[in-house]
This record gives sequence, C-alpha cells and structure tokens, in this order.
Amino acid sequence: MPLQKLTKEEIIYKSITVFRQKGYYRTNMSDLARYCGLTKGAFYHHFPSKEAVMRHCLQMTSDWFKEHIFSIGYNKDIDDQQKLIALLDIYYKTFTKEEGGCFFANTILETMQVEDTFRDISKDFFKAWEQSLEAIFTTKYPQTISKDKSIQVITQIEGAIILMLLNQDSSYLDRAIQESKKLY
Amino acid sequence: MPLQKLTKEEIIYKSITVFRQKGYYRTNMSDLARYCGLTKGAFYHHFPSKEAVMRHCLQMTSDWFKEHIFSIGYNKDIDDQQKLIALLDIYYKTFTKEEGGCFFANTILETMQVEDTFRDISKDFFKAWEQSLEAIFTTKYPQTISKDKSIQVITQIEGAIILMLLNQDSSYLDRAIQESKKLY
DNA sequence: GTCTATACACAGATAGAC
DNA sequence: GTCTATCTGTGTATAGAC
Repeated sequence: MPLQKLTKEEIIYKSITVFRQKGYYRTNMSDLARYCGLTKGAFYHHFPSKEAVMRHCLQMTSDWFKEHIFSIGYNKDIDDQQKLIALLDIYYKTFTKEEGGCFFANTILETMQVEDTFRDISKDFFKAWEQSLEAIFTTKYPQTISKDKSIQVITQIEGAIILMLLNQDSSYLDRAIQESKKLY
Repeated sequence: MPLQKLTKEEIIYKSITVFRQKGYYRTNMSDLARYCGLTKGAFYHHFPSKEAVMRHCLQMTSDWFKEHIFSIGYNKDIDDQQKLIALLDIYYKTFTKEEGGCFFANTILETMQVEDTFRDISKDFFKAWEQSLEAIFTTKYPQTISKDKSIQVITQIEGAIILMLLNQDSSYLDRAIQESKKLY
C-alpha cells in the first residue's frame, strides 16, 4: 500500500490526457496538477520541469504503441494480409477514440521550430511504426517497395487525421484506412 | 507617398514569417513588432490583438494560394493531366521553399482543441484546395471518385509534410507528389 | 509527500507624451 | 504614427511549514 496517493506512472498517465487536449505550450503546470488532484508544489516534487513531464508522457505513449499495436506486425500466427487489415482497423479506433488525433504529430508540429527537445523520441515512434508495417509488406514485396508502402500508409493516415480534426468528420480517416488496405 | 514606414499589408506579410517559424502561441507581440522594426506600442496601433494579426495572416496566405496556385486547376488552356503535374510540382516547391511546412495544418493542430477561432478560415483553405483538384479530376472521373482522389492528394501531402519536417528530409514529400501523379 | 506562499520573468494590452 | 512607461495577469519554478 503506497503512502503516496498517486504513483509517478499514474501522474504521467493523467498528464498525457491534458497534453493531448491542450497541446504542450498551452498546458501549464497548474492544469497538470489540478487534473491529478495535486497542487503545483506537490507536482514539482515528482518532476523537475514541464519539459520532463512531457518527455515522460511521450515515452509512455510510444512504449504503449510498441507493445500493444506495432507488435502485431511481428506476430507469426496471423496471415500477413489479415495482420495489415487488423492493424489498420486498430489505427482507426485508436485515433478516433480519444480526441486530438496523433499525439506525436501534434507535438512535433507545435514544438519543432522552437526547440529540438522532442524530435528524437518522435522520430523513434514513427520509425517503430514504419518498421512494424515493413515487416508485413516485406514478405510479399521487395524491401524498397515495402518501405515505400509503409510510408504511404503512415503519411495517408496522418494527413487524414488533420482533415478529420479540422472538419470534425471521421470519414476522412476511414477513407485513408480503406485506401491503405488496397496497398497489400 | 505614405507617412507610415510600413503599410498594414507589409506588417501582415512580415508577421506571417514569424508565425510560420514559431507557431501561434510561442510568437509574442514583441517578436512581431521587432521583426517589423516597430515597438509593441506602435504595433498595437495597427492591430487590436494578437488574434486579429493571426487572422489577417491566415487570410492573406489563403488568398495568395487561391490566386497563384489553386487557380491553376481552373485554367482552360492546359491539358488536365499536365495541369495536375504542374500543380503537384508547385506544391513541392511551395512546401519546401519556406521552412515550417503547411501554415494551416500547423495552426489548426496547435489551436483547435483550445479555441475555435481559426477553424473556419482553415476549413475554407482546404475546401478551396480540394475544389481546385476536383476541377481537374472531374473531366475524367465521376464526381465521387474525383472528390476521393482530391482528398487523397491532400492527405498524402499533408502527412508527408509531417514526416519531412520531423526527419528533415524532403524526399518524403517528393514521394507523396510522385504517388499523387499516378492518381490521374 | 503535500501544502501555502512567493519569487521572478514575461506575456498581452493600454496610456499618454512627442 | 511611433515612442516610453506601465498595468495586469499568468507562467515556471522554488522555499519552507506541516
């Protein structure tokens, strides 16, 4: 039984929700603390800076995607085409379930030109995504084609998320998912 | 001969550069004023608020795209396939020339969840883009297909811009442009 | 580990002189 | 139309009591 009300992990988990809703710069330490039921002072006991909190949030999100979604690409028990279809349907659910689209795309577009702090972890996320798709395509197509198709899936989905959020209409993402299925 | 050093248009033009580089929330009035060679006080003589400046910046950008780029879609003197190729090559030049990718995508992802202020003007921009492409596809394909293809071009390019910025590698955008050419 | 209080910097915006 | 000076709010972060 923990002496602290919230574990560090729970604080990060809750902070992800806030950052995803308001973005990095518009989220302030009071927002994060309040949402966790803490005061600013107490919050600073756990993390030295807002940047550190964000880094942990991105890392936890990236780890979650790798463990629960990207891993499917390497599953040996499922037929490759079925794997792709399953993955694409999970993308759709994931990116429509929570508002705000793709945490990494939002963060990188918001912060990139101002600071380089979150570039590496974001690159790592997209690299892992791409490789997970490549593992599927590569059994049917040569490596260069596989890589091209993987990138095409990702760009199409990320672009569709922008239009989906802008027009508040998930059919944009659905269209991109259906187009991506044809790539196998 | 103007008494003022800078016209309102010139101030907006310069402000676009700053907003594109630092984003909306990270740009402050001092940044805008300094880049225009004015003090904050003088800057506020021209615009009542930061939001108003941004609105003018987005409007001027949207107008520029409509006049110089989207208009090509309606040009009667060029063969449709050549029009599409020309347009796509201009997209590439436009989105790689200035750093920061797509002004509207960046702005909407940054501000959308916090305030609705820039949604309408952004929707209008993407609608104009889509219609300009539809005008090309529609001479060869039925209307629903034309619309689908137009959206596919836009989503692919916007997604590719994200990966281009993230990895500082314009080949992502080039790949999306080449794929889009095949859609005719 | 959590709280209150506060230091310090900077943001958006305004007032009034020139 | 531009300037300096300033108001006011808010942000990140810290200090120190409990």
